[in-house]
Amino acid sequence: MSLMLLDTYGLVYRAFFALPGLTTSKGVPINAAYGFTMMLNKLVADEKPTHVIAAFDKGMPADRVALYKEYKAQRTAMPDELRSQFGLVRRILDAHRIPIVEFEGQEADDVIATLARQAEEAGEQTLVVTGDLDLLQIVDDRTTVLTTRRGITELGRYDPAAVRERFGLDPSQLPDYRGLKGDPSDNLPGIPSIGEKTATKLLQAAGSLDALIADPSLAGSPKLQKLIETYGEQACLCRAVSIVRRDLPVGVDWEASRYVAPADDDLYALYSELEFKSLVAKLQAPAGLPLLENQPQLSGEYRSYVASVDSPEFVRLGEELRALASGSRVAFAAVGDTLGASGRVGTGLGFAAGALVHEPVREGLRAIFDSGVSTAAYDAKRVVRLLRDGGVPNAYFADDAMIGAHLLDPSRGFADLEDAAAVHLSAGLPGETAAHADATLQLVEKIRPALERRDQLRLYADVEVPLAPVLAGMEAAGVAIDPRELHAIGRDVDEAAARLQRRIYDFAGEEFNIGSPQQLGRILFEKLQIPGGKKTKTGWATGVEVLQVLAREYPICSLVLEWREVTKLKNTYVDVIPGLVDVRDGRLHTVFNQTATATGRLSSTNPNLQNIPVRGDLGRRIRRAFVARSDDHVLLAADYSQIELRLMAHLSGDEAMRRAFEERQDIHDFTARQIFSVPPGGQVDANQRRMAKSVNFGLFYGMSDFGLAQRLEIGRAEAKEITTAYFARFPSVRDFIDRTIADGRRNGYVSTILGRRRYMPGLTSGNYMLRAAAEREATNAPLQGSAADLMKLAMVRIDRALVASGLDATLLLQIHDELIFEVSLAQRTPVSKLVRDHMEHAIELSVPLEVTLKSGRNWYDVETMHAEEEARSRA
DNA sequence: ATGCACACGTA
DNA sequence: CGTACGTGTGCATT
Repeated sequence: MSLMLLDTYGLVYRAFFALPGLTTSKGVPINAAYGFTMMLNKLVADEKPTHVIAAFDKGMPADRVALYKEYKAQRTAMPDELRSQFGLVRRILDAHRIPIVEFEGQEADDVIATLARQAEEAGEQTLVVTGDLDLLQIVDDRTTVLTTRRGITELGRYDPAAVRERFGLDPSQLPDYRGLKGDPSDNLPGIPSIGEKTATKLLQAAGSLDALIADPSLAGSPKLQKLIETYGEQACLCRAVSIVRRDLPVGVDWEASRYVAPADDDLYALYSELEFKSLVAKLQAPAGLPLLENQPQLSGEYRSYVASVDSPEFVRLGEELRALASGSRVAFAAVGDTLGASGRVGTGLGFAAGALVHEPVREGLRAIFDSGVSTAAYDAKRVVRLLRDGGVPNAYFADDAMIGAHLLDPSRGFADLEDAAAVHLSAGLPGETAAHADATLQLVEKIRPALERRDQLRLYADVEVPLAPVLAGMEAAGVAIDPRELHAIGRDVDEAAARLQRRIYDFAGEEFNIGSPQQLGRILFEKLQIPGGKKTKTGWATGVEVLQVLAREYPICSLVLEWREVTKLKNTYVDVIPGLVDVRDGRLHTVFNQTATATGRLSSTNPNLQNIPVRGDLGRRIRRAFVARSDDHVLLAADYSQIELRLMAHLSGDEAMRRAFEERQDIHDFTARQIFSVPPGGQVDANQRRMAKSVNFGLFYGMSDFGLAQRLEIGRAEAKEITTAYFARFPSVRDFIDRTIADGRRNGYVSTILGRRRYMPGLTSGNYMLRAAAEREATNAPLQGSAADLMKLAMVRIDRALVASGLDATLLLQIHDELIFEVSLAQRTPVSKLVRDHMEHAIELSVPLEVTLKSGRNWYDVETMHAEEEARSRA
């Protein structure tokens, strides 16, 4: 026989935290029970045990508490939503006819260890499935332990060799190991300052805790020896608590634990009651009972083709793909480097993206897109890139389930399909990529009507989904990097860092880690006794605002600030970018994430090209390394000027602000005139303009008087005067902010010009801090989000127009309100005009939109040199 | 190894 | 006690 023993509590606990807070339609929490059922199904399918037993804890572990009364004393109480699910788990085990074994006053570990020993003595193989590592001590030739890892389906498998590899110790040494190092989760102290590393070293040297106590000199250093002499007894106690009992007087009727896969009828009622929809869908409905309505059926026929099969197979794959083109809708999904395609529920194909080297496969795929059939994907950008790389340039998608899911709730990330399936289909996913494509179709069927009900179909179908292939093109294009420039900056930066470091050590009178806020705080405010230190939760505050004030009087502070600037530059950009440049084309290919932000903006990673320095002279030099592809090309930057304020003027309808933009006035200057009552013909001084600018910015961040006062370093009363004057001059702006927050509270969400929503539950919170934060977010989201709407729409149109025009111009980057293109020098003017037109007229507002165009042979020149180009393109 | 706090770059 | 991000470090933890 092969026996499987489940540490039920640990597995359920794990499932609870791994899955989102799923409930039935009546609100009964089921996530842990559902996750446990998924684990159980996978375990019996993969491991095919002949016998299965579920062990439970029962009562307090009397023996351990007697040994050590603080045992698990630190544990926080189990959440009610979890506690309530153990009853469900028992019913599920019951339905599977898996016996439950528990023993009053013992933990499941001891029950499992005892049963494993009994099986072992009978010469049987045992597999233990548990949520923690304590049971690894019973691993031997006949007993293997599986432990949960990330998520609910990944497991680590430990046989004696795996234990030795992971810990450098035999399984039998593990209680000694835990006795030495302790375990905070069970409130076991172990020996202070002995952690994993030292515990391993000691046991490798001495063999056991007992040997170590008998002869502490085995420990090596005098310090360790002393620790063992002092705390040896405590370690022994911890070890005693850690050793599992293998001699409990439990007996099982082995025959009753024989596992027979339950009949569908036995599971149907329970799974239906618990609304395990994806699992119910796999069951044969008992006679006389209808299937639940509208249930997804991830249960069709799937075929996988792997890259190693011979070419007749690819011909067949190509034919099958071609057949999909005659359906009504085809979905694609990518998992790792495999692609799945599914025509309708029940027919799915999976194949390695490498299969695209075979012409029949490419032809089959092209036929799908040529046929005009409606196509869907989960993460269309990724699929488009895979297909284009594989010689299928005509890929397009009418639907992207990832984008749809994100639009329905932008506060969620939806990193992978599993996430979306869990939320929208209440279903887990089978392993095959083909089934993923199938799930994608079902997601689209759910998501489209939901978007339609919210009136977001245009935003989805005309902006977001068409944007995905544009982003795919931008990522694939990348931006050219001049490595020599990067090296030159690197040398300077290295030198500067070393020089600054030496001078800081001189001032400090010792060497320390400048990058550690803790150590830095101690040096500045304790050793050097610099006054004016402020405390944070964890120690001294060493942020810029603090150091900047002190820099005037204490040179070490300004040196630290310089050091930070320089090392940040070095670590984040100069040292990192060369490694990210693709050696095949010498270009840097960032990744744009379309479903990362709550407001509708894009984000960029690997590297983040949306935060390349521009303000500092040193930082801005990095931009010299971003160059146009050749001498006859330039980088062209097009940025919206004051887009958020223009949107504020439009959305609020404020007449004064609207007129200022209409008359093409400098908006900060104009604002200063209004709030400081500068007479016509009078001059606005630089300070007034600076203050007005802060007010304008603060406005769309939802800033308070207090915040403005702090920002401008003025009194609160004065700040209050300024905002009062501001809202007296721009009354509709006040109304707009108030209305936005009130609408948000009533509807539960705020929205943008194209109907993008952000859900704002915090607006009704009783907690002042939470509510105030939500109000600021609610104020900002329509402005930031509408700006994102405009830019995205412009990008889609520009991409189309450039293709249609045949101009030599490639969109490379988007930095929120700015686009960077690589254009041929000869066509700079027509491209500029095209770009400007589409950006300025993306959506007609009640105020004009203004776009500034600049160009240069590298990104630094674009930012520093000024554009005569502008006047030319306007003419 | 993974997660948190802090710091700091951008719009 | 202004919004939205991503990434680096140090440090304390699974």
